[in-house]
Amino acid sequence: MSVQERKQRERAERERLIVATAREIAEQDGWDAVTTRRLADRIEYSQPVLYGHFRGKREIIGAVALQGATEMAAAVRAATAAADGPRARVHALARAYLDFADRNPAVYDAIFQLEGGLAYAREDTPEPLKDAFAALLESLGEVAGDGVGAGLFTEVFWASLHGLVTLTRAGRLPPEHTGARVELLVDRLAVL
Amino acid sequence: MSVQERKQRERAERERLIVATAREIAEQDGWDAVTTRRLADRIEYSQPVLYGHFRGKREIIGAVALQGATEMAAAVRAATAAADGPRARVHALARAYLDFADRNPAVYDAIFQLEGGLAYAREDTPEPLKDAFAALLESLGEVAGDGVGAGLFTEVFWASLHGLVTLTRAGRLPPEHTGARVELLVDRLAVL
DNA sequence: CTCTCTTGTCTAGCAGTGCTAGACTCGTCA
DNA sequence: TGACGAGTCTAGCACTGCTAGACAAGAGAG
Repeated sequence: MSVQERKQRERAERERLIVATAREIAEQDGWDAVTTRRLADRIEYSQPVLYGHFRGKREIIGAVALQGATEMAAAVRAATAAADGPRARVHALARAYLDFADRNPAVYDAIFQLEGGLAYAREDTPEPLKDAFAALLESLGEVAGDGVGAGLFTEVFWASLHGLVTLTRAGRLPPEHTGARVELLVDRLAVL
Repeated sequence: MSVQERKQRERAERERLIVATAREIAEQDGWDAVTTRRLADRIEYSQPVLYGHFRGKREIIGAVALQGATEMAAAVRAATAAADGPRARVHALARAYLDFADRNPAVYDAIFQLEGGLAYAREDTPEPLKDAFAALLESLGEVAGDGVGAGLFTEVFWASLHGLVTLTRAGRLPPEHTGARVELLVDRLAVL
């Protein structure tokens, strides 16, 4: 029994190592640099070991996405909890969101852009993803305004933030006026 | 003289063929399916011929992006020209934008997501890209509201639309309520 | 304590990728 | 008609994700 338990522990530990290493490489040199060979090299195992834990590269991206979603939810909640009043909360949320994207570009991509084999916006959506959306909804729901559903409003606000993030990082928008853009977004979208 | 001219004509014709074929494959099976081998096969030339026209795959994506930007600007202008009043124009613009993205997903990606080796938001930005932004600005500038620059407002509105497009297409947002989301966006952002 | 058998890991390889060096062919011009 | 140069191709490099099959090490049975 104990032998099996030890093996399970080691296996789980190695899985964490794979995910952490993939994230590390991606954050350092981009997801294109996360090749199965390089990843295997770094964890000091051969390639096939990766496939004993994940079906393929996609699932590894998915695992990073789940981990990231949890962190993002926590970051957003921490920021909004420290703010007084709806307006300050929405501001704090927006800044926390952009900040997270800025500090963890690869993780952000894993969550919102890349194909990680995860189900989104459905019943069988993994809990971390649901919770990340919930974290946004908690603060945004209270400024949706009359006759507008909290869910719908959250989706729109979120999409706007996401647009700013992606266009800026893809070089389509100059990063200079991000602050002013967020300001405008909050002022116009949120009903206070 | 005439011989050289003919060669130049043939060369330009082939370049058009490359771009059109790349776009075709991308629109049919996604950009990942646009491999230099497949592309070369389709145009009935060998791979190296592609490199006589473009530095690499990136530049081909860039060429498709430029072509697409021109079309998009035209689509937006056609839609807004047919609308009466600022509010109707903004609505028409938003719908035209989403419609273009929906009908030409691969081209949309080439313009706004993929690395095509193009300069954005700078002096040396290719004319088609500048003009696409200008097409947005023409209609959006008039609803920016007091004290808000037309450029800034256009950027924010555009980013919001872009967020909706990308999140929806990446499966992060269910496509059902797109109409309501756009409605909300226009109502809140535009000052009428 | 030895033997078997499962479990886990590795080596080596497949089919595909973007891109390029060097051979070769063909049309153009003297 | 012959030489030259432009244009094109074949073949190959180093890389990708992924996997079959060989192999070794460790657990459990006798």
